[in-house]
This record gives sequence, C-alpha cells and structure tokens, in this order.
Amino acid sequence: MRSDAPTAAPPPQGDARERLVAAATDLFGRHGVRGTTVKMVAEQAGVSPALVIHHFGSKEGLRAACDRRLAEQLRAMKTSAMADSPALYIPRASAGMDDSRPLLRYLARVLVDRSPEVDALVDEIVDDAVVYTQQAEDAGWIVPSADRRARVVVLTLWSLGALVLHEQLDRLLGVDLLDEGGDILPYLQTSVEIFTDGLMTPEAAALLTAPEKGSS
Amino acid sequence: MRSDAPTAAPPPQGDARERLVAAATDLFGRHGVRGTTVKMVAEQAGVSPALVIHHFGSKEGLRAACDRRLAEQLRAMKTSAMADSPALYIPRASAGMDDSRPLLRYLARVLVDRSPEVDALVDEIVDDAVVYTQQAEDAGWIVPSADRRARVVVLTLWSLGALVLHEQLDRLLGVDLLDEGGDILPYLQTSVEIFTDGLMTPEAAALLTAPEKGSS
DNA sequence: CGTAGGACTGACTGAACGTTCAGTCAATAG
DNA sequence: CTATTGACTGAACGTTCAGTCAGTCCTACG
Repeated sequence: MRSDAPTAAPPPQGDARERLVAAATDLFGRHGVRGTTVKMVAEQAGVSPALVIHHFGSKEGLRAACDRRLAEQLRAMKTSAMADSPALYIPRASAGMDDSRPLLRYLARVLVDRSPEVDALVDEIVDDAVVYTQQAEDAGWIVPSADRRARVVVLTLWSLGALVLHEQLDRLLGVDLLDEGGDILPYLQTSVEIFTDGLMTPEAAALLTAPEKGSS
Repeated sequence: MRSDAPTAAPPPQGDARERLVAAATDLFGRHGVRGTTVKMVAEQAGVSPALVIHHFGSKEGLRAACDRRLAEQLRAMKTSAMADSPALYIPRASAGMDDSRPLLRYLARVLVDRSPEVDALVDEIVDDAVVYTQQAEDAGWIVPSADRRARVVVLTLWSLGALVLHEQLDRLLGVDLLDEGGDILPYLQTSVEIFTDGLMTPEAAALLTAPEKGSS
C-alpha cells in the first residue's frame, strides 16, 4: 500500500482498538453520533466495519468506549486547570493538553445527546469546581455567594454552553475554543470584565429580583 | 390495542401544513432532526408520510419551514423581553408566550445543528441585544463595557448555552427552562447575583488578564 | 353536468445502515 | 505437528429510511 490518506485523518497509529476510539471521538464530535456511520469510523481507522462490532459489540458500545476515554482524559487534565473559575475552565483546561480538540468537540456534542457516563462526568466537574471555588474564595480571589453550589452550576453550564456553541462563538466573535493555537483573548477578557466589573447596577438588580406582581 | 395514542401529542388542529410544522418542531426538538423520521412527524400530525414530501419537497424542506416559523415566532415575542439583559433573554421571552416549549426546545437543538436561517436568527438576537443593552446603559441599569458588542455576544451565548444544556441545568439545579409553570428563580437569582456582585476580586482579575509570559 | 387541480394516500423503490456470518490469517501452546 | 484463540475481513442479510408514483377524493369553477 502506498500511504493512502482518504480523509484528513492523522496517520493511524496504536492498535486498532485505540485507533477506532480515536476516530469515533473525532467523527462523533464533528457530525454527531447519529450522523456518523460505523463505516466512516472504520475507514478513518483503516479497518473494516465488522471489526468495530467485533471489538465493541455495537455502535452504542463504541460510543460508551468513547465516553469512558473522555472521562479518563478529562480527569487527567482537570487538576492543572480550574483553579481560577469554572467559567474559564474549558479554555484553560484545553490549553494544558495536546490534541484535546477532538475530545472537547466530542464533549460538546455529547453534553446535549446525553449519556449516563457524561452526566456523571458533569457532576464530577461541578463537584471539583465547588472545591476549587471554595479555595479561591478563602484565598480572597472570589467573592462569596448566597448559594455556592448554585453559582458553580450556573458558571459551569455557561462555560460548557459556550463550548457547545463554539461554532456560534467563532462566527460572532472570531474566537474558536477548539483551535488550540487560536486567540481566545476576546472571550477571556470579556468574561473577566463581566466577572470583575459586574453587569448590572444595584437599581436594575432590584427591579429584576422583585419584579411587578401578577402578569402584565 | 384500541384508540392508540402513541405519543402525548395534542389533538391535531389547523390545516395539515401547520400541523406538520408543529409536529416537526416538537419532534425535531425532542430527538434531533436526524433522530426524527418523516413517518414520526406524519403520524403525530395525523397524515401520511407522503404528504410531508408533497408539501415540503423533502425532509430538509420541512426543517427549513420549521426554521422560518421559529424565526417568525421568536421575532414576535422578542420586543416584550430582552429589555433587561441578553443573559436573561430566553427565560423572560418564553414567559410571555404560550406553548413556547416546543419552539425553544427546537431552537436549543438547532443552535448546535446549525442552518443559515438559525445563524441569521442568532445574528438578529445579538443585534437587538446590542440596542437594548445600549439603552439600558444609557438609563443607568447596566455598567459600560470596553467592547459592547463582545460583551453582548458572550452574554447571549451564555444564555443560549444554558438553554441548549437545559437538561443538565434541570438535573443539577432543578430548574427547567422549558417548563413554563416551572420555578426558574434559582437560576435567575444566581445569574443576577453574579451580574451585580461580580465574581472575582480585582487581584484575581489582574492575574488572569496578565498571566505568566511564555508557556509552561 | 364535466373537468381541472390540489390535498392526500397506499404501495412501492433504491440506498444506506447496523449487524451477522463464515472463514482467513498469524501467533501461541501443547 | 495439531489445536486453539483472537484479530480481522468480504459478502451478505434484514431493516429502516427518504423519496416516488399512480391514482383517489374533494372542491371549485366553466
């Protein structure tokens, strides 16, 4: 064979099992699980579709394997990041890891098309963020909250939401959260500005939390 | 099985065309476009699959019709809401409209599986939010920003991101953005707290915007 | 009345999909 | 050597799906 590369896939390496999970993560992330066929995955991994079933039992089994690898790798990169704020978790976490693009793209997809593994992973992220936020609060970097966990949940989901909508963010702001070499400063600076200066004046906040009674 | 009501669909009303678009919006939002068959849509609308093609040419044509209706209805409900903050746009907008659940669920899905119509709709939302934010700033409700548009984009995407991840938000905080009678106060209060009190102390912000030079 | 046209359907088709299956090949063990 | 096992494949199978087609029903209009 003379080194055929039909897609823009990296040259296959590792054993077939690893290659399949990597290809599936990439393709699932790009086209969604339903939009990806086992044939596509097999081709990108350089094997036959039948081998996918041989190793993982079914397409769903392959997805489960991707979920496990996602959880594993995300756990590995988590400690280094997140120390600051859960809202900046993703851009900071990804910066610490090579080749995290397909992984994060897969995460973005699978956050919507949920699975038990991903739900558990989100729980973990929130739990960790609670701890780190507590520490940051003790250190005087973060202001206290009326409901610490609720705030972490909201911030985490805003951050993950921005990841899920990374295509829109790229379109509107020119910031690609999945482009490792890319410039995410506009997003970062804007986030930090909101988190330091705040957004609303006290009067406006009063209007919102105690709005007019009854409907319009 | 007698009197089969396979799904919890409302009794069909209106002409077939309207019923089809409504059914498609509902099912596309619930299972994604790819996870919905034209047969499912036809059944929920009480017609035959062939009629879907007759009216819309293709499944993609049906989706385009859903996009058009989404844009139309969202335009109708927009003026009443958003006056406060783009970050609270969705929960406030939906409050002003009956039966907005399927529509917003469809929006949440289609924000990820993009289409030209949806991209244009997002642009519109951002443009409108810029205007309203400007007014709120002039009125003294919102603090100024170094980059007004960038801030609006980030806030809008956080808000839409929370909508896209509404299942996770419901799971983690017990707040269902798509449940019209539901209690979204925990989400609202937390958001307002962040937007008024801020999140980070000035020292922490300084560390983030001017981080260590060079990579690790 | 007749006929033209749109709404609508049941039966069908070709393609694509996940999965099965029989079997090849290479490596390892006895 | 034979036996066994696991990775791996080509060819097929059964199913599902979007889309086609011929034709029926209903309504409007001459």
